[in-house]
Amino acid sequence: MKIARRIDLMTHENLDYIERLRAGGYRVTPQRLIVLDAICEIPGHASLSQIFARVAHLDPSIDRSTIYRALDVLCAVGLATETTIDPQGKTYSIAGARHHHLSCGSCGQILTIPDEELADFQRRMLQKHGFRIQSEHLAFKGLCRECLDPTKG
Amino acid sequence: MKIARRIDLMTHENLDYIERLRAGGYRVTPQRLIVLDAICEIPGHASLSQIFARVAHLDPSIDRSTIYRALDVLCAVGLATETTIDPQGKTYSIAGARHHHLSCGSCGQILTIPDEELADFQRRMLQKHGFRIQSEHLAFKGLCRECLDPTKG
DNA sequence: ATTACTGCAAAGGATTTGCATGTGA
DNA sequence: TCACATGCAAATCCTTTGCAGTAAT
Repeated sequence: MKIARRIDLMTHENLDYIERLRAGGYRVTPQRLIVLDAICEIPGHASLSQIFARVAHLDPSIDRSTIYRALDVLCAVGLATETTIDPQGKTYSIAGARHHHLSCGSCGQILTIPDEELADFQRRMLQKHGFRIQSEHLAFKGLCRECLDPTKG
Repeated sequence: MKIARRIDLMTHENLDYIERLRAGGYRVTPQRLIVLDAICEIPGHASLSQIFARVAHLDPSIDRSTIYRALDVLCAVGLATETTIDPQGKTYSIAGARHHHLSCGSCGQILTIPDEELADFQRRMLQKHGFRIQSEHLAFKGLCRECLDPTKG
């Protein structure tokens, strides 16, 4: 591994990503680091197209299939999270920033709520069903304040 | 419409499905009723493959594209619900039976919980954010009791 | 009689896979 | 070295679309 790309400037909060990969029995390759870098820099949930675009910026020779495989590996070692909420395809994001979304079906607005607001519910599921919720990003659909209020558009 | 298929024996709880379709400006076709019948009989969330199999049982000439279009119409008039939680594709179910799932990422077991268990959370979101959650079927991923317990496989 | 709906076939987009080559450990 | 990872191309799977014939109203 002898690249001198922008990857060298990366400053991830989780600096143990190399150890994580090795611990999982995976090799540390520039492609995997570049993909990790990409989802770090894309705010929120990243589609494959977005990731591909950003990856291509650093190294245009990286293939889509490599990105898919890299994402599988990153998810396997817990560095990334895969989400299936968008009908257009899977989305990916950095693990660790647990948060959730309230998505308005009328105006499309998306509110972000911290994981703490789900804490009571998660505690209850653990007590009542012995189930530990691990979802990193949940999306709740519904109507926002403005769309619920009949006095507004 | 002159079929004498099993559709005639249908006993949906929502007997107003014909009115619903007409009210939406849609025509009442045997294909649409057969698709509605199919998702009524499939417990939980139905994949297109499942729906297709059941529909073919009643009328093998119905095309997949017709099923997709019928599902769009049924969702549009509020008789069915589309869900995007399965990476394999969209799933569909009869509207009205609000419930949610706890899906174990280790053993694959799926627990079903009634909507009431989310009531507190939904109430809080309404109070705090003015947001009314309408999701019909939520899926929470995590670990079930057996997989959390180290004394078992 | 209109006009929407269906079946068929083909296209489109996302994701996966086989394989020869390249490379991290 | 040598097993694992990559790039390329082709294949798969899910879903959508165009169109001419068919059926609901």
